[in-house]
Amino acid sequence: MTPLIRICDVKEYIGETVQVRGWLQRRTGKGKINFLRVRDGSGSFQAVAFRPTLGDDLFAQVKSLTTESSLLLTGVIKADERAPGIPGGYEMDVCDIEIVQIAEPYPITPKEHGIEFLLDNRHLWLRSNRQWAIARVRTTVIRAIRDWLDDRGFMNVDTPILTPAAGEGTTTLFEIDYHGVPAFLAQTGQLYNEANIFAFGKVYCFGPTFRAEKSKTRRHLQEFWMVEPEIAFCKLEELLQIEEQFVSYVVQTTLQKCAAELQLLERDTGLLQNVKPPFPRISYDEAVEKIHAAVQAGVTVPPNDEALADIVWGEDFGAPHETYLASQFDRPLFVTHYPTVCKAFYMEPEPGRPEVCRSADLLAPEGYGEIIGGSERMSDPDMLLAAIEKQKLPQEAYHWYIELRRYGSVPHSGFGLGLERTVSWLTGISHLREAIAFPRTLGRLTP
RNA sequence: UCCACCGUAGCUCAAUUGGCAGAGCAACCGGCUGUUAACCGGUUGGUUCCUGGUUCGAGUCCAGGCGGUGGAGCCA
Repeated sequence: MTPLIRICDVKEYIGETVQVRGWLQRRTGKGKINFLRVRDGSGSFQAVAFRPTLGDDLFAQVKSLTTESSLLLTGVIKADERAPGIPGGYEMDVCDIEIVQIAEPYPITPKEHGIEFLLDNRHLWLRSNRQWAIARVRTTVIRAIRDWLDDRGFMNVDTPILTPAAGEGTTTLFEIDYHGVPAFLAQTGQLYNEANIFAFGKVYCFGPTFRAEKSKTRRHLQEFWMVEPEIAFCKLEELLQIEEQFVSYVVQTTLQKCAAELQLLERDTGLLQNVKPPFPRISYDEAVEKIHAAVQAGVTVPPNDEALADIVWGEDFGAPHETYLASQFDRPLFVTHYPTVCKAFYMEPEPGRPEVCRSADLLAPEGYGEIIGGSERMSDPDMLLAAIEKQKLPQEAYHWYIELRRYGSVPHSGFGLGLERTVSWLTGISHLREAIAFPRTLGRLTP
């Protein structure tokens, strides 16, 4: 019986007759010989169809194959430096071929395509090498995230997607009809995580979150995935140590397991090699000073090389500010102690400085922006109630959340890491819509 | 919500001052034993986003609309 193999394992079968099932990516021919670039999901290789070997009938069938035709190939594996593929350098001398389907003319060609066309054809675009590599990095990142948390006693407790009230009260939510009652798609699982830590100590949720913001930038999706760890008995300083260990593990694991994918994506991994603890930490105050100095010096910021705008203390950073700050360091940068006014209501104020809170954002290098937002949470019930009243949030909706602080309240902290932003950074892609199989962007719900 | 740009063959684009609707690729037919986006010869392929206007004549100019892309704000 001829063994069925996956193309990623091809090097283990040199000299053997094997079978491969897959799709034809590209066919080139030269008289009596045809080169079939075939992929099977695990990788791609070149199958060589030679007329004297196959006979006239089979060879005629090979010549009828169109791009994306599905087929079963039987042949002998051999090493050949000229053979392209993932991994390259191996090819099959085809001795038999069974056509499953001749594909209709395939819309995506090796030529360039515009982004509108590619997004309209996302269901087909996913088959391309580049999208394959990005998706492989994504699944590796997800696995690394779960491994690191699971191995350190974090319990995975998922939080509801259908929720009755705003998580943070600021950003726009998708409203749905919950049997006649208004409900919202979750923009965070954090508040529920805070309930869960009192039962389980260290938890995380990992799922899709939804933001109905009218954001049309390369850093925004309407639906994106976020992992949110939350830790009891944890203050800000300890949180930052957890974050830098966590992010470093994810980055180094991806570098190790996805070397071929990153090479295919032409990612310069030099900067990623640096991503090891400790990460630099600066306060919001220091960040504002750096920005003032940069504005004085006339600094411009990629990608458009526009002059950096000045900032007034108390304002949140714009994307160019984050890009500038992160560019001053060789690894991800913590910016801590943001003004209370530009952060969510539940963050613990800094003792003696109530105008700033015990928050920390992690800014990725190379302009990829904020990949983590985290903070120490307010642990005093009365202080929390006052914060909710001050922001004029509906008190009743937060009744249970406040109550958590009445039964054995402890200092606790947590953060949320945006999956697509992390994958974008690691793969070096310019727009995070390619970091998810079916992106939901403003004005695009299909396919 | 605001600002900018774009819409011509299946795809990527061109079309001079407003004057015959074009090319490359894809598809189809033929040729070639080492192709890497092969190459060579041939064939096919159009609601120029929509509606209205100006004009002898509109892909081109004007008005309105629709769709898309990029960015700002906000955020991960």
